[in-house]
Amino acid sequence: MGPQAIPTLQYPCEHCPLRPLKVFRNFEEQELAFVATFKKGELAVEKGVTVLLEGSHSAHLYTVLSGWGFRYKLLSDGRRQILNYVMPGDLIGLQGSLTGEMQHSVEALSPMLLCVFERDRLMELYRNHPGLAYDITWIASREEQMLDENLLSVGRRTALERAAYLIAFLLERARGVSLISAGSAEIPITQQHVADTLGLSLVHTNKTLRKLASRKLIAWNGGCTVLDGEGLKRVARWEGLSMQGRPLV
Amino acid sequence: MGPQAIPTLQYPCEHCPLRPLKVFRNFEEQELAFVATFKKGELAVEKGVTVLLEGSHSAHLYTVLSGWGFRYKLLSDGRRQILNYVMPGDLIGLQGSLTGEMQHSVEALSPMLLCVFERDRLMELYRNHPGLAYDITWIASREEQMLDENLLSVGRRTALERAAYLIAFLLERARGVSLISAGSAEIPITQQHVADTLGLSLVHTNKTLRKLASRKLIAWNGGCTVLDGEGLKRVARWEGLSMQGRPLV
DNA sequence: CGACAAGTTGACGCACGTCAAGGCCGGTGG
DNA sequence: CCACCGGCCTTGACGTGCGTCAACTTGTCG
Repeated sequence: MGPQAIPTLQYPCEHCPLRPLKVFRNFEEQELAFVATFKKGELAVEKGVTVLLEGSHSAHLYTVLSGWGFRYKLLSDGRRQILNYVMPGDLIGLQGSLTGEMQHSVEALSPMLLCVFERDRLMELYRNHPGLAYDITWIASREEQMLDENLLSVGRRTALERAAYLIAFLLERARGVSLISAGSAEIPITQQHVADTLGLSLVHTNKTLRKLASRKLIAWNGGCTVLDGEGLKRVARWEGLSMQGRPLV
Repeated sequence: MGPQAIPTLQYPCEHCPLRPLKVFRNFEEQELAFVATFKKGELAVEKGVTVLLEGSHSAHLYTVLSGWGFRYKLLSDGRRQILNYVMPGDLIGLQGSLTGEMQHSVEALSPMLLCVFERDRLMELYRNHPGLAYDITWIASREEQMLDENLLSVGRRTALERAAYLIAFLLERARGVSLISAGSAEIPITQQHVADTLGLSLVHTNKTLRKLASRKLIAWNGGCTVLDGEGLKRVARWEGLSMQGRPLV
């Protein structure tokens, strides 16, 4: 706690709060050791902060340690599309790994804590730790699967199905990483976020969410509270989401 | 050409027809040698054939050598969403590399020639050829970028913008891999494909495409002929697509 | 010749967008 | 203390983009 040049990490990899979670696979000793050296620091951001900006160059990669965020793109006239949400264990900034130029932005939905890695050393990781390299590919293709599913939703589901699907999806993911306890099931988003995720207008989103609320599936009180996750899945024509044994970098 | 048990490959990696194209990066000798052993065979399929089926398990990975195809998902009631198109140089079947269970289907739009790889040996590639491993990750994140862009389109662009964007996008990609010569610019899709890509009905898609045709941007004659690529980009509010120096596996 | 796949067009209806107004709440400053 | 404000949610009225239904065309393959 002295006036050191190098700040101490609050969460060294050896005591990573995420790793014990059972959704993540076990690490080998030496992999853990390498990741510890790969980690450059921690970044804490407030709700509303833009972590990555479309069009900018980022020298870093991040792993989410805690909190919620979302990835999005903008059209020049301001229309916004939210692409996906980021939660603990997710890797951000991987895209454009060659050019380093971001094709999307990332914003914090709640206070977030991020592990910071140097993009330059990624090749070193690939050279010396094929297991970790494989994990990174795995994480990227998991992200792709989620995008596929979102695209199916936005393209082919009705407004009610889409909304139910989104909320059930966020609940499922959040449960896996203990962002949500069994008791309370609060998702920290506004209706504007839902609208921009589903490709709907704000007004219509509101009316759709009220329908879900009137069926006692959710409640809205500055954020979304899930009352009946199974009911949501039924409305959404949920067809399963198989993702156990994720790796964590 | 005798009655051998092992069929000769028509396109051994050493004489890969794709590699000379300038969109692909150069290969090291030993990388090429490994890929040659990694390649298990070639698969030729006719137009309309389902190469991969959602829900099935596939022991193979494929690289497209020639032809067009598309990836899609279905809802239980038959609604279809096309996720993306596959062209020469694209890797298919990467998703679900752990479970091997496909989350989407792939169908040929034209006769296709595919390189077949064994999924089981993927770890070997990661262990011995970090450069190739890095390439695979790069390919996966490029796919993700395309999906982001498609999601933006379907969620936030109007029908006319979406259609123009899609066609300009396919043209751009096809040009890069010489699927389309400078002279003719024919894309082998039906209006049903366009509809299922854009999340529109067939009828409305038809009316939208006729608008593009009446502006002399495209012509439709059993497949789409692009007349004015720049005009399409203007209508689509095209914002660039930066993808040079792709790797090829 | 019929059968079928793909494209075209018009009539009509609904899901969703847009506009507009107002309510609730916490924060800030007089 | 109240006044004011901005973020967020809510609701109604109205318009439109897109879906649905249905009929017809054209080309291709037997």
